[in-house]
Amino acid sequence: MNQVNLKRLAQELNLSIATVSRALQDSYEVSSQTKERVKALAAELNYEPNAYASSLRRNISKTIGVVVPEVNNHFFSLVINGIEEVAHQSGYHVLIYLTHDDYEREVAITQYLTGGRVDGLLMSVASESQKFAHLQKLYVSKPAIVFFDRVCEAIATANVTTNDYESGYLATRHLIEAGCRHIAYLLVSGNLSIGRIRMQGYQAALRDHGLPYDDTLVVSDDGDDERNTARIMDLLRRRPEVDGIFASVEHLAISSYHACHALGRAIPAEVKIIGFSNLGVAALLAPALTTITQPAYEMGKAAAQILLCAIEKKRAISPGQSLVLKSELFARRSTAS
Amino acid sequence: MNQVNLKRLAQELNLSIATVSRALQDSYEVSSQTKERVKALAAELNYEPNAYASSLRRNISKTIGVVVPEVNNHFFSLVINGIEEVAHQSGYHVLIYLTHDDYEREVAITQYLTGGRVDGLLMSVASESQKFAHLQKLYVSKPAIVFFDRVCEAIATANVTTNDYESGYLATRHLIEAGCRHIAYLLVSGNLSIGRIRMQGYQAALRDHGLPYDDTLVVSDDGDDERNTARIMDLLRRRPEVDGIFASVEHLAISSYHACHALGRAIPAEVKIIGFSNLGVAALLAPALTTITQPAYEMGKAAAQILLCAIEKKRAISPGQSLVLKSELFARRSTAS
DNA sequence: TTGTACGCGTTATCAC
DNA sequence: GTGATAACGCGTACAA
Repeated sequence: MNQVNLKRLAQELNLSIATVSRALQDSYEVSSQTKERVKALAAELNYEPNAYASSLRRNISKTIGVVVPEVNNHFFSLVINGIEEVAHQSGYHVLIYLTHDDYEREVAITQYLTGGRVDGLLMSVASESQKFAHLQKLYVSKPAIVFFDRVCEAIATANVTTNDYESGYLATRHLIEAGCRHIAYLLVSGNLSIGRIRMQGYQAALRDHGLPYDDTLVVSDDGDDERNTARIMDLLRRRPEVDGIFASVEHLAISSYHACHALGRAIPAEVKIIGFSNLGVAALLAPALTTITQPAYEMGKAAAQILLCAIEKKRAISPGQSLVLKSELFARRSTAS
Repeated sequence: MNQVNLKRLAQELNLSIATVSRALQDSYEVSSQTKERVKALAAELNYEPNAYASSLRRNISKTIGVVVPEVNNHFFSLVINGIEEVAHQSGYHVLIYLTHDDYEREVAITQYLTGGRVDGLLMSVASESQKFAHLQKLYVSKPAIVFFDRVCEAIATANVTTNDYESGYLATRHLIEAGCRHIAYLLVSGNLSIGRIRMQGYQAALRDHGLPYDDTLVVSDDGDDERNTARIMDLLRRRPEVDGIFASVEHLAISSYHACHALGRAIPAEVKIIGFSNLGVAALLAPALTTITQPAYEMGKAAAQILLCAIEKKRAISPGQSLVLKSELFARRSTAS
């Protein structure tokens, strides 16, 4: 391995470590002549500073952590893309942690992130997490956190979200205007803020249009696609009057398709479906899926910008910096009248 | 912030730093009594070791790097899932870097990865990369590298790939058996090994079935979905006899759908389409897409296992550890006769 | 302009 | 069992 470090460079050049270090940082107090010499040798030997020594010394790691439930998910992978874009521009590295919506796993992750491994954190909380003690602990030791999409309301930091209430309302109204009268709501798992808020929009739209809210038409995610499909089939069999489905998260919309196909219910003739989704091929589905699409990439960029700005300026992040971006409704065949 | 570190713990307990350190590592040469005391206080103060100090001292970071072209891609996100699963089990952290198939970016990334930030690296090379000097430099300073899918043949390490030649052959034969006689091949960008190998399978299948290979039926990726669709439309207009399309990568299959829709060519009646793809909703497309599906999750797990095993045992990785997994062909409506 | 010396927080090697 | 102490590689006050 024979690591090339400052000492090695200094020896070969007959200079002190300090001078070499300064030269490589373009310090103004080094003659341009020695700077050249140093840089030449550094390039020749392919010198790269040891990130750990540097981080330890400066108490800065130029690394941010991203904690998300899944990466194999259109929404989150787009967010990560946005985050990486901004991070890369600013010279930051990105550590990824997946919770798989598991509370224990989230606790473990937040625990070792208190070790100063990252300068800041972007996070979408696991849907199972109802207890926030671990997040509060983390927040105390490392206040540079920005939540996105699945926020933790108990912590006074910036959140980047979308207009979920409004989207829930519009999606439901869209179904009603397409003629639906018995609309099922597919709830994302746990006590998740986004699930609740979208559902409030759903309830408000029903009320405003004189339709009753019926909690037996609400199916909640159980974490497994097969079982979700079975639950939806169950609902459709038990309640044949259901003529509309509002999936508050992408995979539930997909499960709804499978359920309808399995039962031979025609979409959109018998059942109309709308879902939150960042699926790129939504328009190519049979039938094309009507979606509420969140600006995932932009959310990632925005959240990363807030975080990096705070880190660089060493300023605390305040709830006042929160951002609410707009989702967009793309009407397609799955809700055609 | 008031970081809690070993010194702080030692002071409060009237112990030496060394003892505290040993106690926290469950060293056998510490009385169980003091161990208890130390651990209790550590828990109370929410002590977490500083990862950078530890890494610096031990020359081990418990971190692996993953370099991929994109994360917003079903194949790579599944691979990352597999990697993260294995890494997490072994207590490793995962740094993600995206090249966006850009050579410059890959060079920059490999450059700072020589800085000892990671203990090992999993990599799928950027499609634009025709020069391997940067990878060889990296390999010299850090031999723990495993390539997956998009390998760099110039480097003598383990590769985890799929049976691309065979898959290319089978996909083409599948189209021929479905009645196709003029089969276009959509090539993934650059001089990528996988593109070439899959294409060799394509050519062999044509030959074995008495069909001529015609390089004007080969369209190569140009990095932008819109332009790819335009190129495919162009081909279909110029060569109306084309009755089959073999997309060597997912997004080209999607572009083929768009192209056919735009031109009003019926799939599969007029044009049959098969593509490499990990799209979860392939079966829900209009029409359902016939796919060659790589075991992406397993590839990620396998590659990570090879890497971590080598790291833990401090053994070099040899080409002999390479793995070739099998892809699977799922015949669906898009290639029905 | 350059060199000396210390400390970042840990771990490991000595002593006692 | 426990305590000093010396590294790991780097950055920076302070000297020269």
